[in-house]
Amino acid sequence: MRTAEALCAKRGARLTEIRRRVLKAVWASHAPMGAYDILAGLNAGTGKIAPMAVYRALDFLMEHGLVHRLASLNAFIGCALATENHAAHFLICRGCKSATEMEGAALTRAVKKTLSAHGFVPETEIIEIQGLCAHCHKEGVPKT
Amino acid sequence: MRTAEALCAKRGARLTEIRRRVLKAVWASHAPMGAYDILAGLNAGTGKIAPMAVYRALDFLMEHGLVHRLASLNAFIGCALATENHAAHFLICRGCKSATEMEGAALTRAVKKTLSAHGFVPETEIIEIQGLCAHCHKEGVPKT
DNA sequence: GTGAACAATGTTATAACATAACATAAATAA
DNA sequence: TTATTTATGTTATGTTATAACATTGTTCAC
Repeated sequence: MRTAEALCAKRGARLTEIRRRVLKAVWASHAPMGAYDILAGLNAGTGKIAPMAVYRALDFLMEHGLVHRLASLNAFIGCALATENHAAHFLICRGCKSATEMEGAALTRAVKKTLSAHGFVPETEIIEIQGLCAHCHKEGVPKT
Repeated sequence: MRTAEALCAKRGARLTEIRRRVLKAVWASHAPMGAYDILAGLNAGTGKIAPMAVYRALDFLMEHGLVHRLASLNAFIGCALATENHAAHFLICRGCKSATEMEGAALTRAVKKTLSAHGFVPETEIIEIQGLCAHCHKEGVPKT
């Protein structure tokens, strides 16, 4: 959270109340959260925030690399490596619902190579592997 | 299309009228199509097909590797390499809306390596790179 | 062939995810 | 301080996807 504040301060970006609350909600969950889950959380007490507000906050947080969107789940997760903007690669476990952000140095390199072979200029890189994490696999989580 | 028929025959899967029509629609478009776009196409003449029917057909076609889903676009595209099941990696051009399926031998290897380093057992592999294809980049398609 | 079992489709309704458009308020800069 | 930009409020609607249950069609054993 300090990191987020520092990062926003450095960039002259405003980490407002609602953005802070959304970020907090996302960080607090180890599992990816849907936008409406986040909304429900914020509205749990004396609620009256609209979906738009959450989506706007998420847009802001994604712009600043504090949150990632998992396209395959329509869900959001706090960035584990909130430094400068980076490609995010995820391992998504069907068993425990966790999504682990992986450092993909080798992977990133392989992607770059493939892209340049095609002359393709990348802007957004989505890599999401779904399956079972080591733990759930060992536990014998069933096929479906 | 022959390929699709042959493949289904071989597996004892039924390539019914509606499935055939959906597959045809998807193949006919070089760009990814939304489910409701497909639906609109089918219903263009004397239409009365419901969304469910399209989604069910798409599920079938995906199961058999004839169609892929692009998670980042909520859209579907015909498989360019309709052989056995394979991981699909896409280059999605923002300029011409094309989605190119790439042979990712090297990439696949890199992914596998990373996964085994994590002890992660993969089931679905989503790799979608968005950006500009060589042609659109040369044309100078603007940033947004 | 007939009937049981399974596979596919029809139908209706609704859930889940996301944005458009315009009004208001708060912060910043000139 | 008033002009400008940035953020939020508000209402409505658009888009994508699935649940649940009824009906029809196909296959296979007998």
